[in-house]
Amino acid sequence: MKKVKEESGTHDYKDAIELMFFSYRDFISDPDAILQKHGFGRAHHRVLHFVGCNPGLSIANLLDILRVTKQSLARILRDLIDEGYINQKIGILDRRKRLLFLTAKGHKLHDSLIAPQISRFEQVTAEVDTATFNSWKEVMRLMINPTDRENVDNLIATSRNAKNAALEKEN
Amino acid sequence: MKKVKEESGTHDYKDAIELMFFSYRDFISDPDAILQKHGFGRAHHRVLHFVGCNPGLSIANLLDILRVTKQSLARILRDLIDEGYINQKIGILDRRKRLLFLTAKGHKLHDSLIAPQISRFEQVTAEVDTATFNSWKEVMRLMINPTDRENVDNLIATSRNAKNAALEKEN
DNA sequence: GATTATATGTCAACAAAGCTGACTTGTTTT
DNA sequence: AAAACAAGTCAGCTTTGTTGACATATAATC
Repeated sequence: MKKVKEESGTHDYKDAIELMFFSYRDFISDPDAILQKHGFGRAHHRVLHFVGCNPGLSIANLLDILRVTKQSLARILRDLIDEGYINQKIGILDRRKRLLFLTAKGHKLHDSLIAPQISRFEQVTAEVDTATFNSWKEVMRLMINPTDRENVDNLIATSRNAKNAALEKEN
Repeated sequence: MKKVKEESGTHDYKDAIELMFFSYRDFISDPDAILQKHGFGRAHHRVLHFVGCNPGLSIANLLDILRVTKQSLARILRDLIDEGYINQKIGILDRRKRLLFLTAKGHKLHDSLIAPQISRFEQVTAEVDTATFNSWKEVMRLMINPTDRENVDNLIATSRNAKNAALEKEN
């Protein structure tokens, strides 16, 4: 008979790897269904999300977050601007920059996209206590590349405070 | 002055949503770099992973896990079979089924792909205690669609026990 | 003030990986 | 014998990523 339980210390973490896959797969699946009705894809979702949570983001900011090429972003951004979901404003401190903002229409779509994700988290937090959920956040944060953690911390902090107060700081 | 801290109970979970994005982005980035050298992509990775951890998986099993179309899977599978990373065996209990196994070459590649992901988890668990990491797993599991949780539980259980003992159960 | 660097936009061509729809071949179930 | 099922395949299309080259406006620097 083989032992079913793993001897402590010898982890292969395959279960953790699979949890990453499945939870991400389902996490992304609800918004996908909504996007399809609008003729958009996941790439549009990501742009809507980060611009929505961080109004005034520049193109360079967005490229650093998404880790895609300028050309790839440009195509998606064109769709969103042409169809009136996103506005560009010329930077005040630096007129080369194009700061991105959601229009009212954009906010409406963004809200509908995050709704299922929020309710997924509500269902989770209904079943676990705050400490457990905070542990989850702590581990998720540690899974980000050390060099990027501070950036993400900052992004999350400003995104929390930003709300509608468009940040014109132009970092 | 605005309060920085959120009043308890009123979560918008935007931070959690962003943690999902960033941790997944980085989690997948190391294998991506390795795959590129072999001329493979993320889709090949997923197949290698699930066949590697669950030898004897049928095509239908894999389609249910990956949630892609048969035609999409077929292209990737063809690459992997043609280049000698995966073997197909005809089912014993049901000769219609094609059971999938990694070859030695396939195992070698799979090992190299999970290595950076395992070391990412090792770095995480070096910084948090076991309870915290278990909380993370608990939440990750709750983020999976309720209807799929049992399937995932089973998959993870068999994948843990499977190792090299190819499961010929053909569910 | 001229030069260099930066931020963005854009053209073209291509690749990966998803999709739909239609049809075939074995094999099992009824 | 007929129906259902597992898998394979052909053709064509879409989304979203890539490279490389080049243009324009603005800012920073010598």
